[in-house]
Amino acid sequence: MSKFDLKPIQKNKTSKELVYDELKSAILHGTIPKDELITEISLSKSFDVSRTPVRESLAELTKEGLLEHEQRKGFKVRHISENEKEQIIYLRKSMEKEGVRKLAPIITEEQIQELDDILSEQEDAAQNDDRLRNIELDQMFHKTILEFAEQNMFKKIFIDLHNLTRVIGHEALMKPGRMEEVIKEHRAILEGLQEQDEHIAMDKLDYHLSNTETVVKNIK
Amino acid sequence: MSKFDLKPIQKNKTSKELVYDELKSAILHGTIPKDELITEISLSKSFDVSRTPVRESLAELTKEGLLEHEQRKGFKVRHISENEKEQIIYLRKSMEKEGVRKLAPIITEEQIQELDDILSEQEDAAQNDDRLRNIELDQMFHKTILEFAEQNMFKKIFIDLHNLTRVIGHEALMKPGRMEEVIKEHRAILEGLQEQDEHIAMDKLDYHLSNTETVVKNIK
DNA sequence: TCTATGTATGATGTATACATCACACACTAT
DNA sequence: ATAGTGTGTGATGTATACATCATACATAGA
Repeated sequence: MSKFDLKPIQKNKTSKELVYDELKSAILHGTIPKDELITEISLSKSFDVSRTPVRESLAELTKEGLLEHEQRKGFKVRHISENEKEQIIYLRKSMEKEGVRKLAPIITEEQIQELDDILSEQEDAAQNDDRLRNIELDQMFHKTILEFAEQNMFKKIFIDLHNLTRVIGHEALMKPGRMEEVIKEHRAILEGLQEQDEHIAMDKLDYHLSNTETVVKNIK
Repeated sequence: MSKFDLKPIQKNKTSKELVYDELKSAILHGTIPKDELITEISLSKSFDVSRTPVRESLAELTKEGLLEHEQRKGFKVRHISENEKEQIIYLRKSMEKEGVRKLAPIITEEQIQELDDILSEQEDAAQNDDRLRNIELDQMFHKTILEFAEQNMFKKIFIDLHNLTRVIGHEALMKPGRMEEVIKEHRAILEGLQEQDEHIAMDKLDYHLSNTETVVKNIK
């Protein structure tokens, strides 16, 4: 079992957590067909729970921007416009550059090691052509930087933004060859941090996210 | 009745909307004592509704960051740390500067007029020493710019961030004299927009938010 | 006295019944 | 045939009963 499990093993999940986790996972993995209508009742039947926990999960995912609701119709996976994609990348650049700027001068050996470990795992995933895992580890890498930089408000917003782009689907986000590029770009950022040079780190981050933007925007 | 009503008159509010609106308003107006414990049951008694709509309102406000929850204890108005205050202002600067940068070259006469109207109302409010209304109009001014700039994702995040700072209380945010300053600073931003000079608009915005930051951070 | 355990209490989690309401579809009167 | 009306259906809104679970406090045994 990997050191970096995104979902901590959670025994005795509540029904709501179960529905929330499964549904979110389905959305992020692109399992749910675009335009498919979801209702409280349909889900409560699928999961064999009452409407209450389903209702709460739907509300939460809607608030996160992963679902959209149409009165008396139901819920759908949210569509992300080009304009929104631009705003997402802009915000990520803004927050994450500030993150590395803060972190570079004070990063510890341990923290460098942990980031390095994530990249190693990412290489494993790339070897196995595991796009899904690669995206999860991509999120983990960026998230961890913000965590080390003690920018937890940024971190929270980042996760939501990253998830929003994931709606697009992992096949599209991690096309052949992109996985390896991402890892290289991550390594470059990490090197900047390791040398405690915030300018390099920020530049490399900017470059990485510009590439991400290109990928994201080339998906209709 | 003013042209700029933040809450559109909403007849036939659902119970949830009623609880949500009232509770949110109480939080933003600083009516709820710090450290006061709120529970589903206590609120459902206060509002004479069942726990269900109360529960949903609490969940939503927690997700927005206005409340925090302690297992088996209850909900409290969220405390905002210094670090978080910095992140809030940083993000606002980042988003709003990008907003005026986008808007300046394409702003219309009508839009300038609408922003001007907001500032007039703000002057009225200042005359009447109405701090509460002033803060609402402050939010309205910034929000409208992002709306005109068609940066709706920024707008959504901005509103949450602005609300977060409001938890601090309107007396503190709009100390004597600050209301007039805010209006002047807003006018300066508007002038930059009017001249379609994005650099001036961005500078004035930066200045305004730096002052805001000083105010916010001088509150313990 | 100290520790362990029982138990009451308060809080949240969940199921379920019923209310409401928008919409689609059928039917009727013109 | 068409406009207007009735009605079923599906979806959400709300109340409420019951389950679960953490905690504090009391109490009994060592």
